[in-house]
Parts: sequence; structure tokens; C-alpha cells
Amino acid sequence: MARKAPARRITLEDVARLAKVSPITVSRALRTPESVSDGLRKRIDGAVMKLGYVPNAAASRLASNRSHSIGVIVPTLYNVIFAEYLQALHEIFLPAGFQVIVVNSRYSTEEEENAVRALLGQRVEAVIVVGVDHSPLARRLLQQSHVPVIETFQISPDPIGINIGLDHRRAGADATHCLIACGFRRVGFLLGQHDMRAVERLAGYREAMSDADLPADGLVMSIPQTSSITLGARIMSSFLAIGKPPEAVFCIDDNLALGAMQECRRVGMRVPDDISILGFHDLEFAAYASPSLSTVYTNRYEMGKRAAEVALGLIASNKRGNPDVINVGYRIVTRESTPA
Amino acid sequence: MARKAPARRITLEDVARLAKVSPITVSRALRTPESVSDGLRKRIDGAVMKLGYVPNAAASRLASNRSHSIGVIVPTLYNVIFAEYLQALHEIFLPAGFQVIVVNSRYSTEEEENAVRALLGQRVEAVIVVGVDHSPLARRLLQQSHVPVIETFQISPDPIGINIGLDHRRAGADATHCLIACGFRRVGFLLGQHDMRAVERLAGYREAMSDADLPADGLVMSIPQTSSITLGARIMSSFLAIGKPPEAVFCIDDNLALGAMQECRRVGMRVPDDISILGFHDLEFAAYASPSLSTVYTNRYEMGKRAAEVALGLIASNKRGNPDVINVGYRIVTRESTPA
DNA sequence: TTGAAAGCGATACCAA
DNA sequence: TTGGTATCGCTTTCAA
Repeated sequence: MARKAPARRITLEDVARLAKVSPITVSRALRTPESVSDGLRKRIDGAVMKLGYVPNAAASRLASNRSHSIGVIVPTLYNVIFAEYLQALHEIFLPAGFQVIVVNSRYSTEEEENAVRALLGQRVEAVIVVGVDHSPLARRLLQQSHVPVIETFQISPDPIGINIGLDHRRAGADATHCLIACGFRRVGFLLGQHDMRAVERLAGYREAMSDADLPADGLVMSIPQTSSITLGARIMSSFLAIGKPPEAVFCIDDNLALGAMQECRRVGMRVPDDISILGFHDLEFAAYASPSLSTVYTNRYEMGKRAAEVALGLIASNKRGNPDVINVGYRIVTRESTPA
Repeated sequence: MARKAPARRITLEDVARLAKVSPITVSRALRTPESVSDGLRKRIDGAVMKLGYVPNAAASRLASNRSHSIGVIVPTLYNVIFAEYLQALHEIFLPAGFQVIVVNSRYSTEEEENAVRALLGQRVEAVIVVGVDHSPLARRLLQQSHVPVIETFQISPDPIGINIGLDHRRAGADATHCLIACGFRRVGFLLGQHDMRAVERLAGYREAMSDADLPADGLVMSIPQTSSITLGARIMSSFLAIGKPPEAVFCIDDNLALGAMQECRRVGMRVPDDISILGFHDLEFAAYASPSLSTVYTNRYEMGKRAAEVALGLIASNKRGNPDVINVGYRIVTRESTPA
């Protein structure tokens, strides 16, 4: 076995010894400097610096039963929508003295369950999770944890706690109606992986088609992989390969839409003259594509910001928050890739 | 003050009591199930399930002095290059039983220092950080921490431990030479914020211009904000506003490049006929832009992967790793936005 | 303002 | 295979 402690780590006691005070005084000087006399504080700060002391967070958490950290579960980091969301969370939590622990569930309910366990094990003071579908155990663990739980991005018929999101089914239906209103009958739907938000938007699409008495058969095309521009091009290519091209396609997100658009142009179809393309989320490049991309704007930043604010409020008041749904909505943005 | 413990949290002891075994046996059953008899294991698992027990990581860390977690510091989450890098880290560390704690330093040395302190306080078993410029205290804390430190993305003249990156100065010089070789004399340089990688690339640009006896005065344009497509358009717009347009511009990254390209087109300049544009990083959309964007490919995934592998090796062998530089290089990718 | 003693909830080490 | 006991490094009482 390795020799114990190859140069033991510096502890509070080491600092106390060097500063010739008791450990508890050092602890105080670090947490509430104003509660310690000037002289001592200076001696202690000096000792801390000299030794390069870094408090052991595990010990602190154990003793205080406070972690000063927030757990956040996102399905991926590849998509910039989650970066925007996380940015908002950081902007609220860091100044409030909380650390943000981000865990990536990679769109897997199983990994999400592990993430929940890991975060609750860290005794995070709130859990903020993207999506509303969880494994039964994950749901139960969240429910019986004593911390606020906030589900985001999607609204839930049965939220665990606070729920801040938008109605993806309605957004999908509205967007599809919008294309139908342009006079299109063959409206396609392109998607990558079938996460629950995608599935809801697809359901909205089917609903809208059905409402307009239009068949959706053979118009839904999916390659269940992480959404990307490349994937959009591939899906569009498969779509075009199997028969009569659609008059319009609604893509599960802007990445797919951009790829689909480029693929159409590659094979000589003009957008929007020969085919219309509608994306989702309104990523930054959508406005800069040529033609610029029509899409559905969603406010990721606001969802993050409100989630963080709600969480801070609940933590401060030592409550969990009764189930409540906050719908932040969406907005269809018409640009050049669809008719005016 | 709030009443203490509104329904106390479940501990190992609660599980032990319910399963009628000693706490230490529960601990064993959870960590090394094979070291406990079948009957007990089942009873214990049942009790864990029934109570929804989640071990307190703080207590475990304190007692075992192992955190099973890795600290990663990135300057932003907005840029997909870091998502790719983090993805690689996750893919290596999670299966190896390590949690990845991601902290965002928001391009601030000060926040980075806080991040270092927070991570070392968590007793992470390795620190992986983007960049090689740190505050003196951050550097010292990393140095005297007893864990492996891996600096990435950029090569360092004086690495703390292992250093995996590329030479941004040379990449900047090579890219600029490439434009000069096309016969351009007025080659501009566009950048947003002056992080150290950007500064190195700028230095490379200046070097290349000076090598070719070309003046760089008035050809460097910067708006020190987070890089984005919009920002690229704005910087290009300012550039065009102040006088004779350049023959080519080298942009600090593909976002800026795409924005710059769209701005040129907006004002009626053709790319590459009237102006050439070169980006950096080869983000996915670069190949799909129209015209497709020439750029410099960097391998973020590989940097993450190798950093993780090296870290795991060092952790396993209980070593810190002597300073060593691994240069992963880059590659200039010529597409339609520059002459062939 | 400072300090002494008693935990926090797990694991390590040694016994049975 | 199972259990007792000390201990990890800090904070929370409570006293001085």
C-alpha cells in the first residue's frame, strides 16, 4: 500500500497552529471575517496564504449540512440552447454564493437517474432538471428529497415541484398550422432523436395535419441521432430519395433545418420557391443563414433565469414549493425560408 | 429559526436498523456487494429501496479521502468547442467511475482562481483547465495541490503539469501566410475578446504580416465581447465603415467569420471575389455556410480525450505527472470563402 | 471576541 | 463474512 499522506494536506488546525489561535477562530475568520478582531484576522489570513490552505468542502458540508451548491441536469452540452440556459443559471447562482454542478444525462433516463442520485448525494440545495420525464425511482428520489425540484423546458401535467417551460405540442401544432396556412398540403416533419420535447412537437404536427384533413403518412422522417446540421442534410436526403418531395418541412430544430436547407439547394431545389423550411428554437445562425431561416423562438435564457430565481427564493424560505406550472411560451418567427 | 430537520434525512444507520445489521455492513454492501452474503445483501438492498436512501457524499469523502470527481474549468459554455471537449471528458471519466464537475470561469482569471479554490476544496482527484494563464495564486494552489493538473487547448512555455494543446501563435501565422500566399496584401484581423488564445493568434498574424513586409496598421479590428455571429457582422461593419476594405480577413473564430461574411454580402461585396474570409476552429456550420467557410481545424475532442486518459493514468498510479507538453496541432481547411 | 467539546455520516482498521 | 471503534476536518452549540 502507498505510504500514508505524502505530504499531508493542510488543515484548519495547521493554520490555527501557525497563527497561534484555536481552530474554531480560524473557521470564523474565514466564514465571517467581521466576527474576528483585526489583529487575529490578519494573522490568520497570513497563515492561510503562507500555507496555501484550501478548506475541505466535504468536512464543511458534513458539519454544517449545507452544500451551497445547486444540481442541474441537462440532456446534452452540444446544443447551444442549454448553454444559454446554463449561463442564466450561473449568472443568478454564483453571485448568490452557490456553486452550480452540471450533470449531462445524455438524453438517457437511466443516466438521469444516476445524476439525480449523485446530486442528492452531494446534498445539493436544489435540483433543476431539463424535461419532465424521469424514471420512477428518479422521480421518487426527487420527490422525497427535502430540496426544491424545478423541472424546465417543457410543461408537465404532473410536476414534481415548480415547472417552468413551454407547451411543445402546441408549438408544434402552431408551427404546422402556419405552414398549412401558406397553402401547403404536403408538409413534412424531420427529427433526430426522439426525446420527449421532440415527441411532443411531433404530436402537435400530427394533430395539426389531422385537423386540416391532411395525411402525414410518409411525411415524417427521422434518423435517431444527435441533432446536427449534417444530420439534417442526411435526413433531407433520405426524404428526397424516397419519392415526391414535400412542399414544406418543419424541422425539429434549427440545426436540422439548416442542414435540410443546404441539402435542398445542393440538389437544385430553391428555398423557399420550391420548398419551405421551418426550424425550431431560433438559434443565432438562423437569422444569418441565406436564405434566413423561419423558426420558432423559445426563451431558454428566461427559463434558466426564472428557475434560478425561484430556487433561490425557496432555499431562502426553506420551502420546497408546491407544484406549479409557469408557461413561458414561444413565438413563430417568419423569415425568408418560408413565404411571407 | 426554522425547526431543525423537518423529517430528518435518511442515513446509513437508518438502513442498518431496518435491515437489522450493523452500519458498516450496509456500507460494505453498497460499495462491494460481493463481500456480503446474499441474504444480507438482499435485506440491505430492500431497506435502501424502501427508505430511498442516498449516501451522503460529504461523509464518504471525508472518511475515505477520495472524491471520485474531476474538476474541469472552461472559460465559457457558449462555444461548442468546449461542449465537444467536455463530451470527450465525460465519455472517458464516467465509465471509469468519476464524476465531472464543470466550472465556468467566464474568461476571467479571477473567477478561475475561485474555481480552482472551489475544486480543490472539493478535493477533486485531478484538475483539467482550459488555457495556461492563471493568477499567481491560482497557479500556486494548483502547483501545491497534490493532484494532477492538466492544462489544455494552448501550449505553455512553462506548464504546471501535463499540457495538451496547440500552438495558437503558429496557427495564426500559418493562416495569415496562407492568405498572403494568395496574393493579398491588405489582410485584416477580426477579434472579439482578447483571451490568451486569441492574443496568441493575433501575435501570429502580426508576425506573418511583418515577415511579408506588410503593414498591419488599421487592419486589426476588435470589439471585446463574447464571440458570436452577430458580433462578427458588427466588427466587419465597423471595419468597412472606416475606409478602404481589406482584400481578406482572418477572423478569430468561425462565428465571427460567418457574421463578417454575411455583412460583406449585405453591403454587396462578393465572397471570395471581392473579399476572402478565413475562420478558426472549423465548427460544423463552416462546411455548410454558403459560400462554405475556409478555416483552421482544431481537434477539441482529442484534447479532451487525451487529457482524460492522462489524468486517469496519473490518478491510478498516484502520481502528479512531470511537466510535459503534448502538441496536437491544427490543419488549415480551404473551402469556398478563400481562393483555391 | 475567543475557545472547548460534541457531533455531522461515512469508512478504515482491526477483531471476532 | 460480520461488527466495534477511531477518525476524517470542519461547524455547532455553549461557556468564558
